[in-house]
Amino acid sequence: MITDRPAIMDDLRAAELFSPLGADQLAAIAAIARPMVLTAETTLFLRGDPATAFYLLAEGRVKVFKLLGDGRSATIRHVSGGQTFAEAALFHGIYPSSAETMTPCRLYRFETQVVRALLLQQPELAVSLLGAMAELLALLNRRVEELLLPVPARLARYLLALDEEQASPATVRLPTSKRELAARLGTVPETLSRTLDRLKRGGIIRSTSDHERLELVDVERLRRLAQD
Amino acid sequence: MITDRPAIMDDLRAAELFSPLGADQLAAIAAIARPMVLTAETTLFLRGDPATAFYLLAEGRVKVFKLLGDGRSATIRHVSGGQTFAEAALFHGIYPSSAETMTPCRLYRFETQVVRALLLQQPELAVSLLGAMAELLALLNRRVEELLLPVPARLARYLLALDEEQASPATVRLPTSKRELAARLGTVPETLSRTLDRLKRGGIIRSTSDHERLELVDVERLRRLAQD
DNA sequence: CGGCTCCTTGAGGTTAATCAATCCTGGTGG
DNA sequence: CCACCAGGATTGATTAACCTCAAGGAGCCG
Repeated sequence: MITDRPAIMDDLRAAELFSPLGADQLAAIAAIARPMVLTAETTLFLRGDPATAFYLLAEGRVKVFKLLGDGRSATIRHVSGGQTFAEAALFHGIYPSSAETMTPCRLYRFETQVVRALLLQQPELAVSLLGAMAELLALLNRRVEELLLPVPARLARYLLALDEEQASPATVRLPTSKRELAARLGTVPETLSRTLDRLKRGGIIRSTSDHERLELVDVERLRRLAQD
Repeated sequence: MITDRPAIMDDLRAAELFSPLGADQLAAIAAIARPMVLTAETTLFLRGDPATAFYLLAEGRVKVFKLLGDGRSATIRHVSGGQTFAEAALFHGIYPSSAETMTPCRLYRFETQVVRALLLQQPELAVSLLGAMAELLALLNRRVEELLLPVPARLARYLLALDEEQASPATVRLPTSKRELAARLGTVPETLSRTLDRLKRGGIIRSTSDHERLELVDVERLRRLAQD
């Protein structure tokens, strides 16, 4: 539930993209940020829409995805708090993907016109943006590589990455529904279910007793699986 | 074997990241690029090292990886010619992964300090780079989307894209060997061969009499194929 | 000619999508 | 409190795609 409304400056400071900036620059950005609050399952933009803005997600979860011809959807990216998305809107006339909220969200909208002017005025901001885009680039590179691997390897990589970013030792909590995770891995729920089952039978992972999380029992074999 | 030494400008122009830039901007970048030639199995940097530079790989192959606790290594990314890596060094204090050459390599090193200074001095360059990265981002987005399609659709898209960028009307010249093309499409030569054959049998494409190029006979059906 | 590389062709096996049925599980109303 | 329902998750059977392995061509150069 989203009830409180933190100050814009706090949200900006908490954003990966803006945190290195000084107070005056933050203020300049705050001046052009347009706060929004959305309910879950709200479409932000569709692939092909004229790209008039990019977004900072302050709170909630957003899914960036492609709608395929047959109605399947392929998730490009899960955005969570403090991350920006659709930055490419700054230079493209058209959104290359669609985006919708998965949960109630609090976010900020940045009009491309206004931002461009600001970038030329404040080069430090442009440099920060470059860094953020480099990060995204690396992420997508990894994604492309992953899609060439068999499903078990993709799942293994996902679990290992999750384990690194979660503090718990060799124990992960899946942050999404199985359906969403399947889309994220470029597969279907049935295959994901079977693959998880195979990992469990193989003694590589195990459900915790409360069925809330997954224990990575044999990290070594999981790593080998992730290689191919 | 690395024998020749092409001009820096050619290497920069051939780089995915820099190719959209203008000549003067390329020159500014060339001025701060530090060329290097390395033998195979040379360590470029280790995870945790202070991030002092990022790199453009002109020729050869580089592996970006994480060293795991037990001495094993998990490859994050294989870098090949024309790609930059460790761009995140621009705004992170520390390398998040290690990197070493897999083959003899020719590459360019960019000191983060120097680059940052240059970008701050020339905001237009920073904005141009942002544009180039946005372009790359869109490209990778498309790549991810494509990999979820069946091989014939990927091939169809490739042919259509090629036709658009080549002047000839509904006739394309494959710019690479079949082997390379197969890799580019995320498949193997055998499947590519069979798929091309099927398109020919279906009357969708045809080899020119000199076997040098492909004629796109039925562009309409090719487009439908590309959808899924 | 032999040896080489690249491409093609063929047979067989594996992976993963599809279609359909069943099983949970949490929520709802009787 | 319980029967029932709806959605997600699982399981099973089938099918299609595509990779692998192996065996030919076809051009090319010594």
